[in-house]
Amino acid sequence: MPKIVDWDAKRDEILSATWRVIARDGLAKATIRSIAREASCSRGILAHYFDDKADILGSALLMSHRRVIARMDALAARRCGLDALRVVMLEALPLDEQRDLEAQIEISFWGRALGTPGLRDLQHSEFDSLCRRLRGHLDDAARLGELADGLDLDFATHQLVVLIDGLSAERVLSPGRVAPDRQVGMLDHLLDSFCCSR
Amino acid sequence: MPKIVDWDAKRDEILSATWRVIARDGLAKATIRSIAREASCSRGILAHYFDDKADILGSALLMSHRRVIARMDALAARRCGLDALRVVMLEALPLDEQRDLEAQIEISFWGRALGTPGLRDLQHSEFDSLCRRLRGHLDDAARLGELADGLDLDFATHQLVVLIDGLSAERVLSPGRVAPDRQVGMLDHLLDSFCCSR
Amino acid sequence: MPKIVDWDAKRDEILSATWRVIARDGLAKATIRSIAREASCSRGILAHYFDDKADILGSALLMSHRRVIARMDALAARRCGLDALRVVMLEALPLDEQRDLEAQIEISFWGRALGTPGLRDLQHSEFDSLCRRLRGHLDDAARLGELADGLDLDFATHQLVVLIDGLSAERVLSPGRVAPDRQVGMLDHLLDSFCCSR
Amino acid sequence: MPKIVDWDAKRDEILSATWRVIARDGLAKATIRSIAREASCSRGILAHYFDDKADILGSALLMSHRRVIARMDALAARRCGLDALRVVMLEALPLDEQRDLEAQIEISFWGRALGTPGLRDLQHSEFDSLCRRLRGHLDDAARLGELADGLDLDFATHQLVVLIDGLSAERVLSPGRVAPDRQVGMLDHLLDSFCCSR
DNA sequence: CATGAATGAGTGTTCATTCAT
DNA sequence: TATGAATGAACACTCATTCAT
Repeated sequence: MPKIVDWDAKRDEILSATWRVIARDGLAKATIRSIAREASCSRGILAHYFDDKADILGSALLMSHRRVIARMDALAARRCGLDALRVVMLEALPLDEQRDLEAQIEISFWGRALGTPGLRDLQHSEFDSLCRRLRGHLDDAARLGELADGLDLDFATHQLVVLIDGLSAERVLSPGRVAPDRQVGMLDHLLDSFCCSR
Repeated sequence: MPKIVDWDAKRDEILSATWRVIARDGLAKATIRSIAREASCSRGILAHYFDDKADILGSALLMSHRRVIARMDALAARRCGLDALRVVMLEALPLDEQRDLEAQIEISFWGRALGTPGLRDLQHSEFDSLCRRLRGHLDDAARLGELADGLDLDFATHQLVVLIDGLSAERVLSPGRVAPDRQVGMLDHLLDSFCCSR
Repeated sequence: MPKIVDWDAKRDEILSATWRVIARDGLAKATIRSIAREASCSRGILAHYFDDKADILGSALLMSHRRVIARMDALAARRCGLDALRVVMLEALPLDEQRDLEAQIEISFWGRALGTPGLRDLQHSEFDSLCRRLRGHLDDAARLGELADGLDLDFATHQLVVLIDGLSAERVLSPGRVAPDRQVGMLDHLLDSFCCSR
Repeated sequence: MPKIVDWDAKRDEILSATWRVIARDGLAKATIRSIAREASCSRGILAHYFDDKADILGSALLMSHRRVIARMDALAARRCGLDALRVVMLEALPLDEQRDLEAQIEISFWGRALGTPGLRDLQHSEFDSLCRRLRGHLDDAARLGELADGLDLDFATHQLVVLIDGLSAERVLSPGRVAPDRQVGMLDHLLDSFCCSR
């Protein structure tokens, strides 16, 4: 048991090093060597904790997602309806350094996924999971009567997802152009358009 | 007299081959070798027409942009205001196979740009250029009185860009989820929100 | 425990292989591949022990110098004055197969150094070191009263160096023309000219 | 006939460009491309005037030698004995920029010759020719009674050659250390040692 | 005569992976 | 469990050469 803890801790340590390398040098420079150097361990040790390089990179992406999801769960726990949806969306947007980093990693993997079936599948299922969560909150809001009559929930979910991806991409590629309050402004603008009063 | 070769045609041929490789296998697999194989020429010939690999990839990206811009110019020539804006936006969205390909290439380069300053600069300037074009059409529409009073044109421009990037990303990563009419629906929804009546 | 390897021994082994290639085929043919083949190891292993090719070649040159210097130190230890100078000079001349090899390597690097600043600096410092050593022995001889009054020690040092370089070059380029006893004859002729009686 | 003149002129022009490249960047960087660029002509043209790269480099070396020999012939024409020998030797030493350049080229080829039999043979014959010339002047001087009785002419010739090679090497590798008057001083010191009075 | 397109071998280097210790 | 030596393939790039025009 204690062994397991150490094992997971070591894995997380390696994956964090992987993050730092990707964010600093790009995914193309994230080699086994550079990751081992960043994690201050030998190259061989990586083979103990991971099957191969694809496993490391995929696990790094999953770890990033799990962290986001954990934060979403924590924040949405005591909220419901649009309120919950809003905090979840705020957690999905690159509003601080930590989430900038996550967005960088995410977008780095987008291009890689195009030529890597395994990675592509992984991204699909992760993406579905996010969509279902957002849709769930929208359903909840509809039940609470917070949404305008006749609002197309599929369409609205799609709008949320497109907002996340679009803002993440722009924030990563042109950080200066997408200040946090602009992101929040866009989110609130969209959420307002969902509400009854409009 | 030396053999006369249509330099630009040969360059375009190689760049098209580069596109096909990127779209099929991903940017990471777009090596000099695979590009030469796809273009059915020797590896050395690529050095005749391009400085190095970065030149090939950067030129491929620029060629993609130039084609999009040319189509936009042709379509917007006889239109003005929101009408022009709409056809330009339609040209920027991945609505058919050709534009799916362009979106794939674009997004493949996003991740690469993070670790490649030269590519990043190139993308910045291209991105600025698109923003200015969209803003120009919005200004035009405002002059024509097509827009709602008090509409924040900066914000609106930003919404358009985020829509393009978000839809492109989602289309590339999950083609089945983003049918063309859904894209057009989102675009028109946004353009409607710009208009006076709303 | 990892496989324990005598790092220095392996390096020396590779450098010796480098020597053999340079002496047999010339510096231009001393490629990573030919060196690896001569050392009976893979190309990749060279990257373990050396930074790059320049590091290999530079280290090979330094190793050659260090061996000569070690022999000089050993021989000059119990001698002084002209006696020490003579054994040191004899060690610097290509009088046997081993020193022929050293001279070949040295002269191969001369041409290369002209277009390689790093190599040039290395040669300069090595050259200075030899000059200082020769001058030190001359000073010693002067203190012992072995030298002619009014002998210009700078000039004499220079004569010694020119003799070494000239004989080395000729020996390498036309081995048959410069038999060992001819070299010793020239050295003794020069040393005689330093002595009081003349 | 006039064609021939142009042909030789073009060859000389290319060879001069070759010199400049070797002197500036080193023999290793003297590629067909860089030579063509320096001579401001296409790469193909080099194949018209020369068989291949080895022919260009070999011809460049020969041209250098021919120029030196032409100068020696001109200067020695009206002189004899030690006087002629001295001007010939002065022409062989790197006493000005032009001859520095010649020495650089010469020494660049030394290393290359070790692994290139054809070049080696060429250097041998050129070297023999220089030795015979020097020996001829010594014979002449002996006939004139300018030399010390019992002077070993073989040995003396050798001393002259070693002086040229040693000074050339040192001048090229450490230009600052070998000022022209030091070279002349060494030459005169050696010639003095040949004379009767000593 | 001269051009430059085209080729393919060869370069140094980086990399993921395997394996004996 | 952990190390790092070792491998060989793949990489971008340079080069000398050939040949049709």
